[in-house]
Amino acid sequence: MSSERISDAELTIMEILWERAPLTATDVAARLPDDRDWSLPTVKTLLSRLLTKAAVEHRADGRRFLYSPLIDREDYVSHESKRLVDRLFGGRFMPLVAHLAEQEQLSDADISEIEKLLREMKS
Amino acid sequence: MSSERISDAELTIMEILWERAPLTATDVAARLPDDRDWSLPTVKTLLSRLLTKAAVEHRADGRRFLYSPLIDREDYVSHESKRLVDRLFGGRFMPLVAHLAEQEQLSDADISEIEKLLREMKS
DNA sequence: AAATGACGTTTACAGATGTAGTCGAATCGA
DNA sequence: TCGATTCGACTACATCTGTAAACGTCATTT
Repeated sequence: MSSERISDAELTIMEILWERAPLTATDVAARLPDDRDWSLPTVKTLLSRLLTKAAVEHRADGRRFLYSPLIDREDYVSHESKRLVDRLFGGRFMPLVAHLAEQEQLSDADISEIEKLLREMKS
Repeated sequence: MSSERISDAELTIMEILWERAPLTATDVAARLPDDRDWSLPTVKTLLSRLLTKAAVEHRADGRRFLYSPLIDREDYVSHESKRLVDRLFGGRFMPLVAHLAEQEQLSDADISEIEKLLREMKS
């Protein structure tokens, strides 16, 4: 569940925790991508917002906290993908594929892979 | 271009203008979907924000303004799709398609349709 | 001509977001 | 043991977003 939206900045934090958890706030800050050079207070603010959104949990480890994701990356990705498809493609999967196809953003290899996937699904 | 993000509420307005333009603010308000029952002032605020974002333009028609989209729906959809793909799938489209295919309960007919589309593309 | 109504513009305001400073408590190093 | 460091919590503040009221100006109706 947890219908609270996760913002862009918060997602940066989630990605770090999805890759490795539990981590302290300082650890998270140390693992920020290069283009996200935030101060430690900023990271802490984001972590506490994620806490109130029930997207992460923390466990006391002596004086500091160890943070872990509470929501699954797969679930989040599904949710956001569905949101895009709902918003822009009337909730239908086909138009998205058609759109990508028209934009030629799918290589021949991609197409073959999708075909394989579909064949497997049909069984 | 126009790198300004269009918000959810603004997108509702854009969809109306993409379907039919030019329209007056009152016309736009009259065409709001049922789940978006906004007051006329709200619609006007959104329109003026879209103006400053250069997402729509207006042309004087005597007393009032006629609004038209300045950005293409196709471009917007591409941009947003790419944004999602960058954020969640490392910039690769295939994983998104694969993910959606897995989630979606595609009927055999759907699958056949997609397969046909893909076959056409591969040429 | 006065009242009424239709419009666009300006202002409002709460909540979310990006980004960070400050503060008090706990702890570690000397 | 005392100062320096480290934490989390609280506070800050500008911008964006959702939603709308207030205001001033034409225009239309009476």
